[in-house]
Amino acid sequence: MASTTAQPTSKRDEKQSQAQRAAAKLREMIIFNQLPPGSNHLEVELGEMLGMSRTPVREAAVMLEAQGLVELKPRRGVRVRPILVSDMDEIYSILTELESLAAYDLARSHPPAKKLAGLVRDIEAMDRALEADDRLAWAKADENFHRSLVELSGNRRLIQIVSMYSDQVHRARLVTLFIRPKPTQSNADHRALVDAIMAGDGERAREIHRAHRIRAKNMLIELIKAHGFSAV
Amino acid sequence: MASTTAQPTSKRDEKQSQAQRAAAKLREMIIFNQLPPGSNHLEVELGEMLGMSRTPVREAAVMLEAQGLVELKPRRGVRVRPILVSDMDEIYSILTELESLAAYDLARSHPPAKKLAGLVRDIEAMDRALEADDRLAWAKADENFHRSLVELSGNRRLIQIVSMYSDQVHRARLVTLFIRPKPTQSNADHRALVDAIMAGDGERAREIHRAHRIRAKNMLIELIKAHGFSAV
DNA sequence: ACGCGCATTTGCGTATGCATCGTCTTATCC
DNA sequence: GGATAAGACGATGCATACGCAAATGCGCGT
Repeated sequence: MASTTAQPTSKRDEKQSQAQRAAAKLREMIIFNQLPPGSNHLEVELGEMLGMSRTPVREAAVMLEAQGLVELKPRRGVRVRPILVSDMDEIYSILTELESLAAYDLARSHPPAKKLAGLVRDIEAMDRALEADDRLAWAKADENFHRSLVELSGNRRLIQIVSMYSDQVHRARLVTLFIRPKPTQSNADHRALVDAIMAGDGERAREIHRAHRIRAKNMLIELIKAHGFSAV
Repeated sequence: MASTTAQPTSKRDEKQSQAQRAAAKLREMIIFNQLPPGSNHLEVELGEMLGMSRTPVREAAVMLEAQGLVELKPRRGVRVRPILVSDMDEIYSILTELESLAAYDLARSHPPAKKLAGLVRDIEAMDRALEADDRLAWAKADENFHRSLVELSGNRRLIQIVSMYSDQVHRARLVTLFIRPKPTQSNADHRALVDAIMAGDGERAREIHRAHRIRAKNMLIELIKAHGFSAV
């Protein structure tokens, strides 16, 4: 049998445990839709796929279950959790509040313009992407913007939960990206938000972002419903 | 050696896995301060204590790590995470927003008075506890009130995160319960909140609860600082 | 006496074996 | 023919085994 360390495991695996590598790989495959929602996977199969035994796979599965990406059904394998419309409702409600909190805190901290340079760059990237009608580029910049916003708040737990829930709805965003209307309003919102933050106006930043998120949420949910997706 | 099922494991263990039992037991010991913050515990020791092998203990540890109660330090055992003042700041900021969201959603759903009966009972219990100066009873009712509020929102994920963070600060509440001023303002807040919810006024409910939480947060943090606790 | 390096110890990460429990299939009975 | 029960198969949950790597302690050298 292949000993633990004998296998170069394809590429350089840095210095993390098998379990962490498994979790990272599985997460990636789930949020990029390579393990389809609703699918079941036996621990041994996943282990073979990842070139390891059941133990680290199982540990990874437990972690991903805590993050809400999968559920462990005894004797049915690891099931990739589908996201229902009701789930999106829950998640976006929460993300709305948490990101708005980040915006508020960030504004109240009166950050130097330098700290916000990344946000501004993301907005510019979105502008360019919109002009070129490059939705993938827009999505990437938008994702960056939202992530940076939360990271700039400095609240570690906020960063963690937001990224957890962002993962959960990632697939849904992939699906809607190309059927949604051109996100022009979005950019106006983003600029207004950065303005409010620069002005140190926490309340305004919060309200702008909340409105932004609520609009996006309603749009996405209507879109999903209209296209008859019940789960993604 | 004792076979897996031979031991009645002290009491009726219903029908859950060893790992779940371990997680539940460890969680309880942590939040009630029986495993002191900062303490390290080897997996084997915990296993012996719980009457099981390392495997389910480890699985439980992974779950509790995801919930932020412990951290797995290689070769140092499972470490119970202390809560610093900065952690309380983070957590209470998040709880404030999430509970306020719950209040908002609940109000907007125009619940029948019947659904709110539990909240009212909790308030009355707090009143009685205040009169009798029974802080433990007050804390219990207060905890109930806040939990019910979130549960009534119906947002599953909201319930989950809030309870996760409530666990993390549970120890701190135990510590401050007896050194804080008598929580008289609290009850006025609670009543005003229920009023707003009954009136279906989401915005008002949110703002009342937010203000309530922010006051409580500042009080607790000042208290902790004043008493020179740096961690609990 | 103090510091550095090596050897030993020890705890974890992973693999593997086993028994249990659930599921699916098949055969029998109504 | 359909439904139900019994049995076989199979995956999990857990215990145990093993090897590596970090931490500790001791000895030696200065």
